[in-house]
Amino acid sequence: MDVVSPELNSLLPDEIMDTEAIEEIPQSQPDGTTAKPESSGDTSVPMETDTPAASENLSLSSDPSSTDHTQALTTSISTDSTFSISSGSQLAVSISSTSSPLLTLKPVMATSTATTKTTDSVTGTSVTTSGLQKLTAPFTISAANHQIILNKVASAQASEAAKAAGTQPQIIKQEGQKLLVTAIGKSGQPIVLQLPHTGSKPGVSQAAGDAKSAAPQFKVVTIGGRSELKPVVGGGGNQVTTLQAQQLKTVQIAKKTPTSSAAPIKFIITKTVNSKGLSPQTSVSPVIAGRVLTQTSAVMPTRTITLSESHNTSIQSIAGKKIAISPLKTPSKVTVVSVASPTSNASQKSVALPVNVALGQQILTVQQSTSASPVKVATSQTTAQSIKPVQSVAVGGVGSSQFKTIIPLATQPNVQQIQVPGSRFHYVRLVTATTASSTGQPSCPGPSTSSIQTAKPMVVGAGAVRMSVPIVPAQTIKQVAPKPLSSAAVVTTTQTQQRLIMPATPLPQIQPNFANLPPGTVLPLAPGGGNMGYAVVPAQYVTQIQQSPFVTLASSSGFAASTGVQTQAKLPLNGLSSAETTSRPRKPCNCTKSQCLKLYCDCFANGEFCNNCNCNNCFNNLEHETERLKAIKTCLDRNPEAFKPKIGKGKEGESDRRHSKGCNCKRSGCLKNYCECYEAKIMCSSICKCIGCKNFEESPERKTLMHLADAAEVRVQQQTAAKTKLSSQISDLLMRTTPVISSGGGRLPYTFVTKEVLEATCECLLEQAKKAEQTHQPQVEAERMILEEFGHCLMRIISSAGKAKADCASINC
DNA sequence: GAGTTTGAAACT
DNA sequence: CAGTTTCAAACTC
Repeated sequence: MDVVSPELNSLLPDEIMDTEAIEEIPQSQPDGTTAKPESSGDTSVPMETDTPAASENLSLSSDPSSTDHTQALTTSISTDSTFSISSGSQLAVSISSTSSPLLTLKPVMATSTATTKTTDSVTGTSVTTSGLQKLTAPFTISAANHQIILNKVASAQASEAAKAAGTQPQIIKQEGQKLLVTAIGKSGQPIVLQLPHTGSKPGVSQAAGDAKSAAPQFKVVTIGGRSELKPVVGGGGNQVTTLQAQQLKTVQIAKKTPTSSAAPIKFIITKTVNSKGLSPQTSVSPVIAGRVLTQTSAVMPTRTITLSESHNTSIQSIAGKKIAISPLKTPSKVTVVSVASPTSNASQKSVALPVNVALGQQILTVQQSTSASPVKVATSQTTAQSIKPVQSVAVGGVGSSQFKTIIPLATQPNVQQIQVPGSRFHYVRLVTATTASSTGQPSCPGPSTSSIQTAKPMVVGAGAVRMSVPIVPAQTIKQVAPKPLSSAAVVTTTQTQQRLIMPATPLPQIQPNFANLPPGTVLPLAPGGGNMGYAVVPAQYVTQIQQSPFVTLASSSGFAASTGVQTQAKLPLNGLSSAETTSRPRKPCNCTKSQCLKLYCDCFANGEFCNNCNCNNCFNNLEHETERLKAIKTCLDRNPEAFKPKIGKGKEGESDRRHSKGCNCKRSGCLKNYCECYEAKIMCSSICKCIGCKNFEESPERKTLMHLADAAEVRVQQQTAAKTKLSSQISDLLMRTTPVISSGGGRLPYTFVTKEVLEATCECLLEQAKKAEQTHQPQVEAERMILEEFGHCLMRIISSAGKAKADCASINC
């Protein structure tokens, strides 16, 4: 089944993949690991390859038949990843179609044997599919292991069959730094999310430049699966051991097989290179429809993924054809949005499996619902439901990169892949097929009904990063949803109640390469792809939209409603002003003549919609979507790299970041923010054409500036800390002194500091100052005298207060 | 806050 | 591709 049109498919992989780290992979690896692409004839869709030890993968896939197929096929290794997992604990989350939708936390100590089969010699933890399938709990989290396994169990038979077939765990964890989510869908393939060790630091979304940070980690989230998929990951076991290295470099190679009319198959081979000399690992993942997004990054700071249980339900409603996209510039944000297809079989029932992963500010939301699915899910709340689609999400990350989200707008295909490449945007691909019943129904956590209660977003909290995996039947959602939203896809973050509603309407015929697409771009439906369309959604957009609890975008008919995104984003939300609810990572633009549709505009250049900007005649919004798309196309025509990050990640890590084009400074010496290199805090390189450059390593001017900047920063921090401390002390003092008199406690009444007392104190201090002046004391001595006098005054006040208190107590006042 | 400087983007 | 113009941010006063 084709999820994406060949055209789109042909575009995606190359664009998305990080070409910097691409390298052809030998079929046999030094460590003995062999990665082979499936035969070209095989239409199986490899979701993601998961490889190396240090990497963290999350793959979700539903594969009806393939219990025996490894679904984590994509191998990407990045030292920096969106998901960071600290060390080796794993959470196993299993979703069982047969069981109730409720998520349960359950420690899982399964030992792995899967095809992907990695055994972590160090952690010794691995997940086996077969074992997971037997889990009755739909969602299992093993706190002890820090591993989450999402496993959908179709039936005991399936499990058995899979077992007999020698099915492997679809996820393999290594070193506990890996997050893997296997295909959700059919034959009970588990989703494994590996969580960071408890010892890890929470909330670690560190800047790209943080090479010193703890172990770099690689995380891949794969959602999707297909029965045809076959395991690509190289031979078992050896991968894990090598992954111990903290810094890994990922090399990915994508091969395009000739696209067949039906489903082009693409092979992506990723090779992991251990910067520390560890044995590289290679994996090959065939991808159907050639849609593979991979992100590779060099050294990446460790990030922690926290999973916590939340009762908030995140629901995605899909009704529209149009998706509004808005960007977020801040790195490390992942948004996965699945859009249900309006074309649903009425008789069929849908199941929504939203998965939210929040990393600090990053949120990954995956909702999966299907119209026709081979697997039936029996839940207490809902009738038999079938889960059809397999979605894979791969998330890899670069510290400074952004996430771009690609959202399939319609659902024909069962299998979808989502990957987050390491470049500036994170690409997330989701395809969800839902029945009509599930469309347009955002759910509010508040009005939860029994059905909603059944759907529990699972959030395992271990720090700043949170991952929630709510599982809700689509019908349930519908029942709960207070307001139906038509023609809109809603992305909801579980805990924050933030929602992203994306219209799913196909846009004007601009179909640029995905890689070059600026955020907020809605791609037209793929020819022959049914309703399938893609929206490239930069993570920031989610943030922007999430500012509003309910943002409704235009329906398929037009953009009229879409304007609400910006408008509502500025409106007070929940009684809070936009400023209060908005965390704005970037500066507002001040464009006056460009209509914010040229690269002069930072917002536009970053693929963001203008929001809370000071621009005039702004067209960089949904209201002018057509113009915006034209402008984007124009820019891309002029420069296909226009929307790519200018600062590429270095091949060896953050320290090697450099400007993609180099600067052309002539007068600033490259030591002012006019210089893009200096502004990005990187050195000028050989590709710069600057004149009189002083922005190089040994430049004394640069060092001086850096020192000054550091000193200023330290000063600011100190001042801030001092203010905070003082404020805290004052409030603490007030708290302690306030109630005393009436309560008869042991504290002194602040009421003794009356106006008169203050005046008298000031008089004393002034007198002391005069005295010092008259005696020609140096300033330091004068200050000392004044302070001493102040101390005396305080002592007298305290003494008087204490005395008064004693008197008061004696008379029972 | 107004005016100037600067360099990227856009244009020719 | 080079030169010029436009533009908005950075900077100065």
